[in-house]
This record gives sequence, structure tokens and C-alpha cells, in this order.
Amino acid sequence: MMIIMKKAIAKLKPTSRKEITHTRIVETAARAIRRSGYDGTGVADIMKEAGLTHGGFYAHFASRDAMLAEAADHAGAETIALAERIFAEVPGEQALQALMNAYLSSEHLANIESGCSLAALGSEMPRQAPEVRKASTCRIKEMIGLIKSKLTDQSNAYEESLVTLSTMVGTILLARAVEDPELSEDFRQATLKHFNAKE
Amino acid sequence: MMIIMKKAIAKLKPTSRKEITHTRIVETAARAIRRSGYDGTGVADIMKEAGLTHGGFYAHFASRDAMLAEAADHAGAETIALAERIFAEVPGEQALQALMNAYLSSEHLANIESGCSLAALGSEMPRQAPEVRKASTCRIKEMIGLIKSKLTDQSNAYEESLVTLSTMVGTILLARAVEDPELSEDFRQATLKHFNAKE
DNA sequence: TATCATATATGATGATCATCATGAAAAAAG
DNA sequence: CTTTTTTCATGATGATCATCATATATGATA
Repeated sequence: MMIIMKKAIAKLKPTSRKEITHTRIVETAARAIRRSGYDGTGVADIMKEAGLTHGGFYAHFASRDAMLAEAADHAGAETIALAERIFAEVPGEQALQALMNAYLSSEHLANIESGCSLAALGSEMPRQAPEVRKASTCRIKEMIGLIKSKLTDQSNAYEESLVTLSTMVGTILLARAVEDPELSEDFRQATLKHFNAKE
Repeated sequence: MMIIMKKAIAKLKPTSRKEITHTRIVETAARAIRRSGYDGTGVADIMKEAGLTHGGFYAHFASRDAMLAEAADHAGAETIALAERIFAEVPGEQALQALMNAYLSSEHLANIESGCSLAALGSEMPRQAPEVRKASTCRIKEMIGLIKSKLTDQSNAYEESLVTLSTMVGTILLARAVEDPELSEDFRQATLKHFNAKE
């Protein structure tokens, strides 16, 4: 009884020590998976990078997959937040253009571990655990909704938002895939120009 | 001396037993990497799938990475060959449209292990060994060249070929990533319609 | 400050991995 | 058919992995 009460009180506290550590692990993992891939990211790697040892891991997560799901969700949330910030700062007409400039920037291309998780992990998604896929799918739908909200002038805004997202993700994916810096730059510039010319 | 001569003669034979086995391993690996990813494909897995045991592997390849490079090249070659076949069969104007229909077909979406290696492995490319990346980059350039050759009516054919490839790859990647069949279908249809409308 | 609950560390387990040494079997040469 | 060469299989090695049991250290409570 006493124990239950104490736990209940502890729950009310906004950020317990464990919660802070938990968040730190998830943030670390969100970077690690984008840098090394789902398969390339070990439990011990993440804990060490978070300044911990591997032993405490299962006090925070039910399984490695549960952690990957939280990390995938966190990574997705970062991109959503960035898009929302841009949309809030740039007025209606040029908002989508501003998002495009940020997404197709050389900074985004270079910084895979803080960038879009679709471009960083997209081709690994079909093999992930259901919980990981669910979290990612949810974030993808959010992203589609955001882009669609800025395409109201088009008759088929939903469909064009899907094509637009596909092109954005595909461009960064391919620009990172090739080991020819000039070709990488060509991919980036070509899609930038494509969307500038469109309107 | 005798040994050297014998080896020289053996080299002349079109397909030695070893060569046949070697090709079979590479073909198996080309499927396996698209199905399970680079990181998810073990040496023993491939050998077993090819009807062999793991022991003989290093008689065929200097390293796992050397095998992955051959497999990546083989997978890329398959897609190039398919595109060339379509272009040979369909006359000029509609050739690109025919490629698009094939690439964005539900069959391609479903059959990842025989499909485009960019959509299947794209996000793992930046982490691969130089030999793997080189082989893939080469095939990507071939693909760009093929698409560009069918965009001669455009002033900026090269740039549009990059955007087109990005959109194609991104669409299949995302359609496979989401765990919502309806959304998958929406991605496919949206891009199909987008390219149909364009001309 | 002393006690207690909780968060993290140490260390072990069994599985899986790439790689290689060596032997058996199959094919080729004689 | 016999010998030799080539190809593949058996099995071992050391490394790395996810997971868990148990011990220590840390922070909160009294």
C-alpha cells in the first residue's frame, strides 16, 4: 500500500531521474539509428553513447524493438517539428518553398543523424517490427498532412503531397547513396530547381 | 610451367564449374540483400540458400564485402536490363510512360527481392564498403542516362531525369515503408497519375 | 545522518557472425 | 581406371550480439 502510494506520487513528479535518463537514451538512439541503421545499432552502443552501460537497458525498455520504436517516433517528431516551425515562420505562399529549401539544403544532406528519418532509414522500414513501423507510419501521415495543407490551390492536393514527399525523400536518399559528390549536388539542385520552376 | 599452361587453358573454357556456382551465389545474394538488407544478409544464409555450406565461400570471394559488391552490381544490372527491354519494345514517345507503369506497378511494389535495388537498399548505401558504393553508383548513372535519353524534348533533360528517378524511387520506398496498404496504393497511384498528367 | 527504494553497473549466457584451416569428394587429366 | 587438381564440406576460432540475474551505488526519505 505504502509502496503504491509512493509510486503514485512519484508519477506525478514531472521529470524523475529515470525519465530524464530514458529521454536521453531515446535521443541518443534516434541519432544512432539514422547514422548506423536499425540493424547496425546495438543496445550496448547506444547505452555507451548515452554515457551508461548496457546492463540497465532493460529497466527502460521491454525489448530492443520497443526502444527502436521510441527512437523512430522521436526522430520523426524532430522532422515534423522543424516543418511546423518553418510553416509558422514563413507566410502562406512561400511556406512550402521554404520547407523545400531546408529539406534539400546541403546541411540536411550532410547531417544524416539529425535529418529526416525516411531518407535515412526508409529502405529498412519494411523489415522492422510492427511497433516500429506503426510509429513511423504515423509520422509519415503527419508529414503528408503538413505538405497537403500548403497545396490548397491544387485540385488534387492530397495526391500532389504524396508525390512531393516522394520526390523530396528520393532526392536526398539518392544524393546520399552515390559516392560522387558532383552527382549528389546535381540531385539536390535539380529538385530544388524543379520545385522553384513549378511555381 | 605445366601448371601455368593448364590454368591458361582452363581460363579459355567459357563456363567452368566454379563459374557456374559463383554466378549462382551472386544471383542468390542479389535477391537476399534486397529482401533482408545488406546488414541482414549473412554469408551462411546466402550459401545455404544457394544449396551450399558456408565453408566454400572464401574460395569464391575475397571477403563478404566483395560478394556484396558483386551482388549489388548484379541487382542493378537486372533493373537496367528491364528498362532497356521496355525501351526496345515501346516506341519513342510512350517509352518513358511504359517504364513508369512497370516501375510503379503493384507487382514491383510487392516483389522487393527482384525489384529496383535503390528502393530496396537505398538508405543503407551510405554505410556500405567503397566497392559496394562504386558498383551501385555506376548503375545509378546508367539508369539516369536511360531516362535522360527519353526526355530529349525537354530543355533540361539531365536535371529532369534526376528528379524523375528520385520521384520513382521515393514513391516505391515510401509505399513499402508504410504499414497501411491503402496509403501504399495512394502513393503508387498518385505518382502514376502525376506522370500521366504531365504529358 | 541513517534507512530504504530505485537506478545503474558487473558479469554471465547462449546465439550468431565472418573468417579460416583442413579434409573429403568430385571432376579433370593422364 | 588412376592420379592429380579443383571444388566444396566439416569444424573451429574469436568477436559481437540481445537478454537477464544479481550486486552496487545513488538519490530520496525519515
